[in-house]
Amino acid sequence: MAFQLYDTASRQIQPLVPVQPGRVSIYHCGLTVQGPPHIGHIRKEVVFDVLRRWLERSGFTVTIVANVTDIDDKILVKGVEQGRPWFAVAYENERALHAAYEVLGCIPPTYEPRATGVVPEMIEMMQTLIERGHAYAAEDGSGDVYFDVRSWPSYGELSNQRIDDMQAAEDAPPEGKRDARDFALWKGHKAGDPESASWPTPWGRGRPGWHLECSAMASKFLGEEFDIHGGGLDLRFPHHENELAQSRAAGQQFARLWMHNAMLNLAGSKMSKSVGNTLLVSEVVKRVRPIDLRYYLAASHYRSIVEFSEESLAEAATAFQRIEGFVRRAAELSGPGDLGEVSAAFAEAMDDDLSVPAALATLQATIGEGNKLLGDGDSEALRGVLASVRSMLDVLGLDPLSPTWDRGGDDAAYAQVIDSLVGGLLEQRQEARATKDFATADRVRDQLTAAGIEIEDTPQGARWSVKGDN
RNA sequence: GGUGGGUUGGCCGAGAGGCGAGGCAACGGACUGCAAAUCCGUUUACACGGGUUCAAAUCCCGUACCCACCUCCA
Repeated sequence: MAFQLYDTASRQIQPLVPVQPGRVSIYHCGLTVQGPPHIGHIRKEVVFDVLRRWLERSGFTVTIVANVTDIDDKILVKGVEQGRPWFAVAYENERALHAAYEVLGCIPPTYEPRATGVVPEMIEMMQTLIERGHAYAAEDGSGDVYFDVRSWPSYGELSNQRIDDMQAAEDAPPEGKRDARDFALWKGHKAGDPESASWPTPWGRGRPGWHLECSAMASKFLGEEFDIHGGGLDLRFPHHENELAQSRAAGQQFARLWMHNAMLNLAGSKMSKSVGNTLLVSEVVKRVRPIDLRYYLAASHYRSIVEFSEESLAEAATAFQRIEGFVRRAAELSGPGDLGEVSAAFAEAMDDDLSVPAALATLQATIGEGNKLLGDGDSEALRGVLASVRSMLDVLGLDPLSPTWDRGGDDAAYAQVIDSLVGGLLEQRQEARATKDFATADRVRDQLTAAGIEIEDTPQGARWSVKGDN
């Protein structure tokens, strides 16, 4: 089966037919950097990271562009609140986003342009839209530039809405709009806004509206037609609808497929800064291992809502640790080896709209086989199974042996010291067991357990691990 | 009011006309000095009411509830 994906625009599963054979171009909406990322934001990064890894594994050369929208109303407000330049706020949060990518093992995008870096391209695009009769400078002299939705008959095609059915935005001031649904391509400079947040245009000084930056970046970095446009489902309207309208109205083909990931809910509603029910990535990884968090985010289907709970997160960690336990024990017996081939069932599941849950079911079956070989001590056959398991995990960004998860610093040195100390105790325990002095043997084990170290007896002798860490 | 998605066993989570995905938990067995880990086995399902069909969790109609979007949002 060739790779196919649920396309939001046609509301159907569609085959991926790349513009250029062998290459896949993907644009997905990054963040408006008004705050540090929460785990809902990073769910989206994990989803697109898995997509990228799978396409690359399938032999495609993938170019992936994600924007950083580094100017908007809220960033300006925060700058004022915090008594520092708006760009300091944006930059700090951009760095927090990068830290979150890294801690969860997401490969950075190929290019990650900033909205403020494509202002000339946005101006050109507005000129094109005005020439073609799809945009206009506000008649009130505000310097705003609007897209004229009534001039574009297919407006609403992405979210399957008709303009006349749309609820008129309550908070939309009439301003200089011809229609209440017209959206701002560009916002004229207002008294009180910092000078640094404005750029010269043929219509006066001003700053980008939301939406236009993505159209400008997508065509600049991927061309006028590209393969997949993605983002969170909450961006489908108005953001993606507006991007599609302005790019098509400017004469571009734009995205072939639209891929939207479902939300991560907390306490019944979408995790969102405005609701205040957020869990920051930087906080969660203090109490949950990043690889366990990644498994939690990656394990459910990308189009299913994930209802966050501590219980389901803990359960995901347990499930992953079973997988990881196999990998570590197998690697101890037969060596880590190299990545192998994924199973045919795994490939079929991933090709079918990125069906990670089905892919994980086949992975579990492979691990079951591997555990039997481990019990038999068949290190030769085990090597092949381990290579396959690691390769499947690698597609999900979850190979426990990947250097991604090495926690640098002094860890390696400490591990040697601990191994030597624990090794001595295990020898004592083994001597006691040999003379059937089980009271002493158990006392040693209890002592280690109390220190957070788990002991497993295997045919190759005792192995130890830090609790919850395999 | 409009648009899209959902409701599956104690829990998480797939599937989309016939064959009980998978995981976690529980219980039984094997292994073990005892454990742990692992393996084998067992148990509990498709929101509700109609309909179509030889056959429905799956298709159709209706009802209830939930989520998202229509306003800043991954």
